[in-house]
Amino acid sequence: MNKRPTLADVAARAGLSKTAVSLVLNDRPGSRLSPEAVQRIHDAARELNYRPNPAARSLRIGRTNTIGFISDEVTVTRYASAMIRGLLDVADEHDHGVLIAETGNHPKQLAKALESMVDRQVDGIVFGSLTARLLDLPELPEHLRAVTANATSTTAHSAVLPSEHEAGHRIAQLLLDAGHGSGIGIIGHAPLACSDPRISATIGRRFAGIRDALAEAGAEPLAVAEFEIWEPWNGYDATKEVLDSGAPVTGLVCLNDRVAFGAYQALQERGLRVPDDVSIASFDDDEIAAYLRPGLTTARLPYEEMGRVAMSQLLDPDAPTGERLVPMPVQLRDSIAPCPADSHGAHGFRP
Amino acid sequence: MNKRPTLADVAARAGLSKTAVSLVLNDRPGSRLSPEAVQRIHDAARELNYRPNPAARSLRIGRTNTIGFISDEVTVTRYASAMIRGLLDVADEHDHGVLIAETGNHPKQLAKALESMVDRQVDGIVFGSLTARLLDLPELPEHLRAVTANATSTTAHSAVLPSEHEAGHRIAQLLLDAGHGSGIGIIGHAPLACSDPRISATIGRRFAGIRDALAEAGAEPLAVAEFEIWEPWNGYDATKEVLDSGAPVTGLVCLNDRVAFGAYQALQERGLRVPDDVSIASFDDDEIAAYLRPGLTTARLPYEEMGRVAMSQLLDPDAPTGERLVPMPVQLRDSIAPCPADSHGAHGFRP
DNA sequence: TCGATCTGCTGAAAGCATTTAGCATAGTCA
DNA sequence: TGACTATGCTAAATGCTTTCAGCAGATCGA
Repeated sequence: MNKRPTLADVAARAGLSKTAVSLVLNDRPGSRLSPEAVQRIHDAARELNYRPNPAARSLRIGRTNTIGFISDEVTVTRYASAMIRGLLDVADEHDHGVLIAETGNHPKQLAKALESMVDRQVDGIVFGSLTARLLDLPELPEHLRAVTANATSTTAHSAVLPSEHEAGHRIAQLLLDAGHGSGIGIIGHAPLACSDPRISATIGRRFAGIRDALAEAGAEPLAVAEFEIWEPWNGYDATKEVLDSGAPVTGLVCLNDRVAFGAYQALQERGLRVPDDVSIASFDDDEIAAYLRPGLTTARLPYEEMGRVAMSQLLDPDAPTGERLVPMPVQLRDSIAPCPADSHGAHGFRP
Repeated sequence: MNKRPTLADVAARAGLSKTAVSLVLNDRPGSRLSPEAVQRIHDAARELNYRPNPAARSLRIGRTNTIGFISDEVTVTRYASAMIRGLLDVADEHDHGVLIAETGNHPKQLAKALESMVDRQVDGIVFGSLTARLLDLPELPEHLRAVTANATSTTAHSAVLPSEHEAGHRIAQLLLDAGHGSGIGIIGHAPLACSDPRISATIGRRFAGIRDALAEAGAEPLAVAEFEIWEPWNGYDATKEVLDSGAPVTGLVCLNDRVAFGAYQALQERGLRVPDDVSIASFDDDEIAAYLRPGLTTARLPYEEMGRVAMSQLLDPDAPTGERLVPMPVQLRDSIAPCPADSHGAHGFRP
């Protein structure tokens, strides 16, 4: 019965033309309507609770006030979905909606998602990725603005990435400041990932940041455990190997929190305590970082902020474009302690 | 230059009317066009790569092939965002798009999100929740179909919930089967949450399932630690209290994985080993359940499946409506062992 | 042979907001 | 006074698809 009021209804109620109503409600600059007319129109619109039909508007003006978000997988860590929150926040501020699609890393799915977005005439697309890497995107239609979030690509206009070099530097500096300069181990260097941007566009920078901080302090890592897949069990194994090697480590830089979790387990089995015997710092600020005992000091991957920045680049006409680096804030917890005086070789590395 | 082809372009190329093209491409039953005409139209559409303009179509038929997803917070656990994947999967199968909005639990945000969805003329709405609870939803427009996922409400047409009673029963049964009948402790009973559906609509069922399994086996819990907020530190404290009380527990049912994580930490500090000294089972299948050593046996909250079911209820004309219970599959890992023969009071409860 | 029915197809309206072009009226300047 | 501009407002076209109503011509039944 009661269908939505249209522009014509408002016009009828205000006793003016549709043109007048449209001009007033969109407050077009050139229009010169009397203050009374403007008032009547606003009143009528409010009384009828008029809201423009977006389909009709899109049809006319060719824009939809909708942004598409296409990501590989949002479901793998909770922080990746924080990216959605960042996107939504900014989109909401600009009165835009967000349409989502997931590709599960299949190029065919990507093409399909993209086609669906183009069909639906979104005004722009954010391509998100769980891990910061080079995405192979198909050619985009001329007019469509695109930004990658936590990713780069050859075709998108702008890219938003975490500031990994800085984060690596700061995390290493924390251990150096605590006096661990001569006892630092690195758990999780990944040469393959460093060299292939399709695996990671930023891990190399993270590692370089760590190296640079050490080099500036005149230090060198005592041990570097290399492995490509950063899960707790790998961190566990690698940490055991480092301890078994006899290297007198007092501080570990773990390349992510899951690896650090494995390191905690390995240290515990060896009877070493965090941070009294060994300090640990890490990256990601995953869920578990706060759950560990003691809490893990880690540099956060700023998914939410990357989402915000990416969406701003699409919607904010004067947002800077190109590659944007978003800082990775360090979450200070309790996993770093000053290096014990007798750090060199004092505690047992054997079972 | 090259704008999208329209229906008129296809009609011109096929040498037929727009009406004919529309009828053929939507294969309307009543239309009786010659096979040649049908072929010519299909050819023309393919050659021009014609895709209908969704705005024009929505304007005409009043539907948008779009479903809205409004949730309180998708960003808190990774599994909650699995719900999005389930939704997207099914929506995709039905060629529908998904618009998302988040409310952060503010009623004002909820009203705004809902208004935005209604404005955009979505065909239906899924209201998702991180925790299974009663949502206070505003009155919905007559024609708008709505389903709650991992939630209930007084206004939505259908609700999808995890099958908590069954899960509680099965988890308890696992410990009973391993012979822990006389040594079971429950960590995390939450009377407040059980009684207030706005906090939880299902925790009561979970607990009832546990109780029922014990009762059927003629057992009673040796200890029940009550606390409302299920974080690792609370599980840690509660487990210590239970151990300190002297109750000879050999099996713990933790009410979620984070609590179980705290229990692991407490047991470890007391020198008790999982599962040799104490078996543990839990709920959620959170990220950490697989990371713990030994792996935690737990009943998964089926977020993805709930998303699938919820979207099916909206899009599938013959999906059953009303309250749908989705099974919670048990992830068997290594945290349960047969009860040691000397289970009663044999291991130390003191520091 | 005439009317009815079927076949194959089309014109035009409808759905709603935006925008161009332009119409009266009143005021301004020379 | 006459030409011109400014003011306040509107009719009609436009964007693209769907759909109602209906038109010729062929076929059929009586």
